[in-house]
This record gives sequence, C-alpha cells and structure tokens, in this order.
Amino acid sequence: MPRSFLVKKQLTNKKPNYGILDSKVDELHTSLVQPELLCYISSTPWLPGPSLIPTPASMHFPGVDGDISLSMHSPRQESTYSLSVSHNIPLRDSHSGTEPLGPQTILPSQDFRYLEERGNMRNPLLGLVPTGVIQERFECFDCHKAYFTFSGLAKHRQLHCQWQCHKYFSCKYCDKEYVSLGALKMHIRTHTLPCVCKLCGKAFSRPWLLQGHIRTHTGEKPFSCPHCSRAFADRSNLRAHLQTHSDIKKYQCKSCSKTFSRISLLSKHEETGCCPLS
DNA sequence: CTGGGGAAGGGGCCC
DNA sequence: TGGGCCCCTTCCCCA
Repeated sequence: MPRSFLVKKQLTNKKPNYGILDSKVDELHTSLVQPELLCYISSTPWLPGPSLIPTPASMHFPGVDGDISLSMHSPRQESTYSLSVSHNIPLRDSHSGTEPLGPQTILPSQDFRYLEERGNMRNPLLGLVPTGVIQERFECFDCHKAYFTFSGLAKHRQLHCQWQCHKYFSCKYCDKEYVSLGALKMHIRTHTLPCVCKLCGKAFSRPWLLQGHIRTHTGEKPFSCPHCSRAFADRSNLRAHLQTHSDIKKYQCKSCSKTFSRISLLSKHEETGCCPLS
C-alpha cells in the first residue's frame, strides 16, 4: 500500500516544475517552512491510520525501523508548496512493487498531476490532488471520486474514469468540446480573433486567414488555373474552379444522376426535393 | 433557378 | 506548443 502525502496549498496558474521530477534534488530550494501547514498520511498496512501531521515533523512508525521526516517548502517567489520526505529506511510500495524511494524525495504537489498524466499508474503517488484543501482520501482529480485506498483509486482510473474523464476539453466561450488541448486552443482563437487586418480592422482567427484576406486588398492571386487564364487568391477556390473544366462533375445526385461541380450545389439540388427519401 | 467566383471558417496534420 | 499549410465546407453575390 502506498504512502500518500496531501498538501494544503494555494492553487496557481503557474506551470508545474516538471524538471524536478527527473532530477535528483539534493538541495532544498526553500525559503520558508510554514509550520502551521499540515500534511496527510493515508492508512496503509504498515503506517498508522489517517493522520493530519503538522510539518516539519520527524516520525517513527510502529513496525518500521527508522524515522521519516516531513517538511513543507515554498520555493522562493512562488506560492506553491512542495513536500520533502526524508527517511533512512527503504520505503517501498507494498502493492505495486515500485522501486524504493530515494533517501530524500521532494514532491512538488502540482507535479502529482504530471505523474498521473504520464500514465505511470504504478507510481504510488498517483491520484493525489492539490485541491487547496486537505484531503482525507485518494481522490481522482478528474471526477473527484474519493477512495480510501490507492488501489481503489487505481482501479477506478483504469476501469471507469480513464476514458470518460480524459475525453474532452471544453470551450469556456461555447459548449464545444475537444479531445486535445491544442484543438481547444485552436478553437478558442475563433472567439478571440487575434489576427487583425491593419487596412480595414477585420479580425480573423488565424494568421493565414488574415493573409488570404489581405489578398483581397492587394489583388494578389497566386493560384493560377492551368487550363485558362484565371487566377485565384485561394487554393480551394481554384480547386472549385478546376471542376468547371472537368467534363465529369464530381458530385452526383443518387436519384436523378444529375452531376454537380460542387457538393453545395448537389446539397441544394437535393434539398429542393429531387430526392424525397434522402 | 442554376452555376460559378470570392471570401472566409474550421479541423487535422506536419514541422 | 505554435505556426503554416492542406483540405473541406459554407455563405454570399452575381451573371
């Protein structure tokens, strides 16, 4: 059973310091220790039951040879806290069989989420959530279901929540949802319209849209038709134009077999009642 | 009404 | 992670 340390902290928008996870940190970059802060240790087979422990603290656990030191740290000029766990015994997660923790482990609380997102389900610290309040359970940071044991949370994550919870990123301006943060950010630009034309003030979501718009001012038409003398400012419009040179129209009505150069024309044709079944 | 041009929106992919 | 590009689509206007 894992040990869990939940830290009372202020949530910030700062980026987690991921680098700290990958490197051995042998020097505490701390500027202060807040003794009133508490950390939480969950129930485990070999540690005492759930306890709120003021830090810094040096603790001895029954049946364990050695002491464990806990202290809370605030990196300089940051409002987040990290928890330092120092011990002189090989701490091992008895269930997952993970490697013993090093002689000193520093756990920036925001990085708990990072561990989770890396899919490292064997890490005994998974599921810990810096929510700004002291937790009394292993809590899923997606759906906030609480479990008394880590294995309960791990099973929940694997069987129930993994798909449901990671599926969507919601837009704060509308009700659209996306499967990735990048796609969401792209969509948000359609609300914020950061690309503004200096000539007319019209705003666009993306630079290349603005570029295409500027061509309407300059008259530039870089896309030429190989079959006639026409040129177009937009490649898609050239493509639509090329259909006019084709003997075979690309889009065909399933009912009357009439063909159209554009799907929009076919759609309009079908909407007018040619295909009552469709 | 139809066909075509112009302009623009938006998701996905690649670098 | 952001920018550029591709592709598809839609809407509007006009002949």
